[in-house]
Amino acid sequence: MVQEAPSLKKYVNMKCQRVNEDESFVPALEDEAIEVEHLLAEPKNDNVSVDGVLSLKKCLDIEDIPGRFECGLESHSGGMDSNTTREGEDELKLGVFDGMLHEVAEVGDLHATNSLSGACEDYLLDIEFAETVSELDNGPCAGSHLGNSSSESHSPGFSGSDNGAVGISESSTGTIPVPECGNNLDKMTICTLHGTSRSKCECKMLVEGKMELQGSASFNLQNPDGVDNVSNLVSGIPLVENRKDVTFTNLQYNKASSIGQGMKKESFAGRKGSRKRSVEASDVGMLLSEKRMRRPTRRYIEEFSDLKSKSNRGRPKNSTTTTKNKLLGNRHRSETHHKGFSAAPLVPSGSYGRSSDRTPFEVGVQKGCLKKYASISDLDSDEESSPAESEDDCMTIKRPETSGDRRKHQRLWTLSEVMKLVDGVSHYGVGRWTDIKRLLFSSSAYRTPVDLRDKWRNLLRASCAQLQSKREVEQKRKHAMRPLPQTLLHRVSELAIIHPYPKGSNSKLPHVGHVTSAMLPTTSKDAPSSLGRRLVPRKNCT
DNA sequence: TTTAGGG
DNA sequence: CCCTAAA
Repeated sequence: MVQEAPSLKKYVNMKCQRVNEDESFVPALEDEAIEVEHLLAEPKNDNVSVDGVLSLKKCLDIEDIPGRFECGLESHSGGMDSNTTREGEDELKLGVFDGMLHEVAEVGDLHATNSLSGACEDYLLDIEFAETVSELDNGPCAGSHLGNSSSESHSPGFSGSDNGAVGISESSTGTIPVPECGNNLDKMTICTLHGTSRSKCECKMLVEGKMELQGSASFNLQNPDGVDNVSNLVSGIPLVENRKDVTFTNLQYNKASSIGQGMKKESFAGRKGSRKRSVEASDVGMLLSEKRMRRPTRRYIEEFSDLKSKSNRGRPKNSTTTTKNKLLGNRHRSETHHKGFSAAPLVPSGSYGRSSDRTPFEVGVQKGCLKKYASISDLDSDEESSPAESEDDCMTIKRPETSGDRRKHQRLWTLSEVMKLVDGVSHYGVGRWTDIKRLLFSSSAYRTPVDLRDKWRNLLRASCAQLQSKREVEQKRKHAMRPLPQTLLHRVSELAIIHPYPKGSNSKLPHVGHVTSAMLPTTSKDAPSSLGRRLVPRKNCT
């Protein structure tokens, strides 16, 4: 494996390295190298650009898969049956690919048009992918069996693929990469290919690609064990566009209960019927955008996304988007939304538990459907992955229109967030919200400096209250309120003392005194380079 | 543009 | 959370 690396590196820098890390994949790369060579050595007319993209993709795919599947493994150490496995495989890949597709497709298009096939592209793609992957991880991973299956799938695919890959490469550029990596790649590649090709208006490519695909697919599939899948793949092949959608569907199904191929096929068929092939690029674009929303989203797009979602899947929603223009217009901090869920429902059930608490304010009222769902992920991922998690969106879904709530976008503060905030305050001092935001909350777009400040204010209040009437409040807190750990409150109080909140918050100092001294004796006001507590070392800057 | 304060 | 005013 290692030996392969250097050669690969010549052609593809970044990729190769990463790939190498995953040992299992390395062997497969050999093929890639060859392909790449081809590409580089003999640039083809239009194809060149496509090829480049594809090849890149290949690399990327490989990278992605491992990461993903790790995640999957974590979540599900448990076993899968052979059936599920196969399914999972597909799903997994599909899911991944889906995610990647949008990214890739877009990029691909660009590249294609530009007809660049240089290293630059690679890097770009890489980056994008990385992002994508990270996002994807949260989603699909949760779901599933996928993890295990993936591992299985890889080995077989690779072993067998060598010959095929090379041969194919010459015949049709687009398809080349497919065979090697296996099913996953297939799909990916295909989709990508189509995307690019479409954009370029190359009909030829499509056809060829499909052909190739089938071949490759069957090939790969054989290895693992599932002949069944082959049929699926093949059937699915013709309509790549639809595929993406289908994929999701399948995924969901799978998750719920590893429903077999039957479902898949059905879904395929259904989609097929409903959608026309002719739709082509535009259609794809739609799809892509739909999923793609995930990433760029964040705040400003909420409305758009909603609209889109509506149009795309006809999801009913009473919208009157116009109603609160003011509110909406002002600060949209929205994140992802329904889409995220639909696509890859992370935690379907109870995770919301925490959400109900706080600010009885408007919530209490039923007007409310007011859904502020707590971020699901925070429960589990909280402590550590907080940045990532938050970034990805712990989705806070709010029922839009529920008449007049003022706080349109309410996102519950997770414990980790609060802790981060506290840390931030301890490090940077109170009032430097932007800094804190930048450094600690860079990942979570929805928390603005103002939010941080507000939260801090609330924390201060909370701590204060707690101190004043400890036991009572404590109990109350336990039951009704969100479980704000005392330690945290204590910290807040310490900090409050250390750097009092601007205005007259001094009031609380007296009470807190003892606690503070115990907790945090030293640390000068502004300069506390390190409180030593758990600090979030992670990504400092965007 | 960021912070502070009030709603 | 939102909004506004001040720095």
